[in-house]
Amino acid sequence: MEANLQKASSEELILSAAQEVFMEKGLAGARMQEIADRAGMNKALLHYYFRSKEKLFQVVITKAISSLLPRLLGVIETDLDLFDKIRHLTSEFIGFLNKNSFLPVFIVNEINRNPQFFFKNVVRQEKAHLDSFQRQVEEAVHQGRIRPISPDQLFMNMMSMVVFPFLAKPVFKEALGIPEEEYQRVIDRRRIEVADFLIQSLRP
Amino acid sequence: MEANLQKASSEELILSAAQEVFMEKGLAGARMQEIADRAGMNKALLHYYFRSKEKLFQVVITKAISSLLPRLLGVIETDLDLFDKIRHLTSEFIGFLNKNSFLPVFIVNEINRNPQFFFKNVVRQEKAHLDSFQRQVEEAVHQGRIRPISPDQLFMNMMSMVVFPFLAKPVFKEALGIPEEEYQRVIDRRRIEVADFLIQSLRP
DNA sequence: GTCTATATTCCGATAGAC
DNA sequence: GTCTATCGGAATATAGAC
Repeated sequence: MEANLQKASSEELILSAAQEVFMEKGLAGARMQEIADRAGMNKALLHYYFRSKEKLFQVVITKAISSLLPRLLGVIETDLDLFDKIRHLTSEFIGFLNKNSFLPVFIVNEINRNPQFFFKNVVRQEKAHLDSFQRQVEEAVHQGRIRPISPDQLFMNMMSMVVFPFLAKPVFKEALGIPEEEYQRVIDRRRIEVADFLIQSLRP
Repeated sequence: MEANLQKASSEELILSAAQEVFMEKGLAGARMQEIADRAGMNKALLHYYFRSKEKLFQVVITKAISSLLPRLLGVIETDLDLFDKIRHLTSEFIGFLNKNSFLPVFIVNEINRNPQFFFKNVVRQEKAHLDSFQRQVEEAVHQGRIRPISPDQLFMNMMSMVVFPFLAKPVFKEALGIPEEEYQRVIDRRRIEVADFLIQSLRP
């Protein structure tokens, strides 16, 4: 309560500046000097708070991932009907990414550079939640409510349609020949359209 | 003919080593020393052939993109039926990426770091081909052969489902709890399943 | 905790012999 | 064309005053 009213501490300033720079430039491309500048303080302070660039990066990326994951799992573990769950998941997720549109590039990039890191710190215990989604799909198939489909493939399709437009934004914008604001609108329409597209495909 | 029998020239050795390293580490993360090592020669030679790291990178990325694009546009400009075109496109594309699975991460990454570069060198004149695909979709909607859908959204969905599983491979592997070879099989099944999924969704 | 100044490491690039 | 040796700059990291 009280803490929220204080202006941000140096540590917080560094972290948010670091997140910006790392997301734009990646680990190797980021400069401690630039982070310091954006945080409005001296380079040496970064080392005072976080020993090294590597350590700072680790903190930033861990925070980024844990801002993303719980949000999804929260929706997955509700006891909604399959179609409603799909609608909530896609809409929530796209809405969130729209406010953090650098996150996907950042995560994809670093996850591919250093795969083992993530699965030490994140994921792992979250797999159970995913399994429950898979079972829900299988059940719906069994009841004939949706056409036969592999839960894995459905999951991949859903995630792909949600995340990829953020990764490929510059390409799509150019390919479709539309400016920034228009692309924003196209993306925003996807909060509904992706779920529609999925559900249409699932008709028996 | 004859040239193919020669062993690779230094220039070719550098280029293929450079592609490897740039794809794994990105522009900023790559080291000229490592490229030289993998090419089995001295660092100074890289500068002899390609003045600078930047120049070398430019050659590599231009080659990479032009290995990808014509393949897609070739399929788009055939006069196949819409569904057949979708089947060909997805299958071709996934098959190609399966043999160049680092390419998507590389391109997404660098395209976001430096968007303007690409649209100077690539794309641009290719937009016409895409427009013809868009028109074909609109026509099919008009004829009632498929349900009403925005061509843009369909195009994004198709590309997303094709490319994203390569970008998110480490995550999907972990999330689905399957080993490398199994993931290969899942991807390979997608050469058919993605088209099926799309076409199912398009039913009127 | 925060700064200035400096040490240290790393890496792209060049010079010059062969 | 290819190598060894080295330069010069940039960036991370530390020392030490305040």
